[in-house]
Amino acid sequence: MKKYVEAITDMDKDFALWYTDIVKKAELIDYSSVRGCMILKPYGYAIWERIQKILDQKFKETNHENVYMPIFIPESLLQKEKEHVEGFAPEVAWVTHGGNEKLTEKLCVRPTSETLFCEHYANIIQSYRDLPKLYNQWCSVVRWEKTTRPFLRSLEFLWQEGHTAHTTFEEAEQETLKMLDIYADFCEKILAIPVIKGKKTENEKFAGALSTYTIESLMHDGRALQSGTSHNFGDGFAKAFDIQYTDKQNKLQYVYQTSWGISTRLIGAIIMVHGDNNGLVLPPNIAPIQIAIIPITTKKSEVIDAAKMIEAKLKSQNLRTKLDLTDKSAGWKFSEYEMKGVPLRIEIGPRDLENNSATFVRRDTNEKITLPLNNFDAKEILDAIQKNLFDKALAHRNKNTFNAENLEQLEKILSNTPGFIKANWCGNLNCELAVKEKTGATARCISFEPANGKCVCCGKNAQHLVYWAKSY
RNA sequence: CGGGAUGUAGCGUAGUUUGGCUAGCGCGCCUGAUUUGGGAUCAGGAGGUCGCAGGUUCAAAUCCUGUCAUCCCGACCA
Repeated sequence: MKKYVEAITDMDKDFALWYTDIVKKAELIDYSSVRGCMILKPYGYAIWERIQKILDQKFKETNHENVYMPIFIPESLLQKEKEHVEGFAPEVAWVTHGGNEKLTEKLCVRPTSETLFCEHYANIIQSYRDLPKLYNQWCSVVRWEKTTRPFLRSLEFLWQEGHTAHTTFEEAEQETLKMLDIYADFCEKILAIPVIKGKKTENEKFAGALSTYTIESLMHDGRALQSGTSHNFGDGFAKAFDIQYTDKQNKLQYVYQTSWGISTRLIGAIIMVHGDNNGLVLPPNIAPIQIAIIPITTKKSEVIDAAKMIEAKLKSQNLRTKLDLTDKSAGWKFSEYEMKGVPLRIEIGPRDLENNSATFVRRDTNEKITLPLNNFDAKEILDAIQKNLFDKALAHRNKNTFNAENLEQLEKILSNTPGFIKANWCGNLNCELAVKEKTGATARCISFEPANGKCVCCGKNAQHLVYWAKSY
């Protein structure tokens, strides 16, 4: 087998370079002339559209409604909640001029829309009958990051942010955890990425939140990626923005709020969890093209006809199929669709036709099998690929999840075999910071499992079991 | 934001040290022919503000200053 003309970097030798190679060569993005802003190309955007479509349906099923808020936030509005503004101030972009005139109040380009939703909720919520409000928004946000990386951290990125208001703390907490479950389920079932569900430490939680829940996934190189978050705000924002309603007893009450979001960062996760040295590998459930049909020759009409018949059959089963009739050589097409991560390839040529069969090649295993034209089940193969990708990712995570009793162990494990480290923690900020200082790992999340020993740092009785890792 | 590297056609690059005639090459692209089971062959053709701005010079891709972007390391970080 010849090498791709511009071979991608070996992922085990230099994962960072492999990653930046692959996002360009699989035609997901281009760089724009603005630092840290990426151009999502059609193929990259198609993956985002799949994510949108599937999640949006989930949101609708759980009674959420889509809305759209302005892109600009007046400075005074952003500043209403103290912790929130302190958390975001270092990375907001400001609009200071409109046309040629200087604005009397500068406008922030939304880094997140809590403040806008709060202002709106204050206007539209009067009675307990108005609650709950279950809103979601698909949009882009801007964060002026110092270091950027495609999909993982860009100045502007596409995301989804849900914002809800409830009558009680319990109901808000329930919503927060429900959305976390929807995210976790989506990652595992659709993206084939196993996740750890947990709670952020006080130090790592969202600015202005009472508690932040997270799903964390492990990349091929052993670093963790925060893949989705869900926040319970309690009534903190309600008090800052004066969001009150009259309850059944005719008393004024503050609402309890949540917010939750996932972003195009998930595409980065897909690449870093499933990709290999031949390029991208997409789980069938998310792949814009699930099956590529490659006629070995485009000159023989019987081959084309057979390819078109296969295409018609697959399309009738609602499988996302692409028949490539361009006059590029067959070998070129093989590599092209491999680089783009298409899960299944069907080759059909004169030799197949003689046997009334076609050749099926799996992207995940590179396994080639020959099946009769009148009796094959592509759906079954796709399901097997989906399952295999999840199993592989889970096996990788399990293999790279370790326990540590003390700092020395933690440090040693991280330097030899980076991954998740399960270790107990006393709950003290100083211990959390000491671990970061000494090992470079941060507390990714507090596990829902109980603590069962001594703090990995100070040796006192532990309060929490924490997943630690170096992260993106 | 600090340290380092890079920027020449769609992609990858030579040339920069030591300034010199029309900026070379490979891939890709277009046309035609022959091809097609893992990146075809031959022939012809198109494509360049040398990242951008300013300076030095008879002359700048090359030297100087500034600036923008990308990559790596660090710091920072929903």
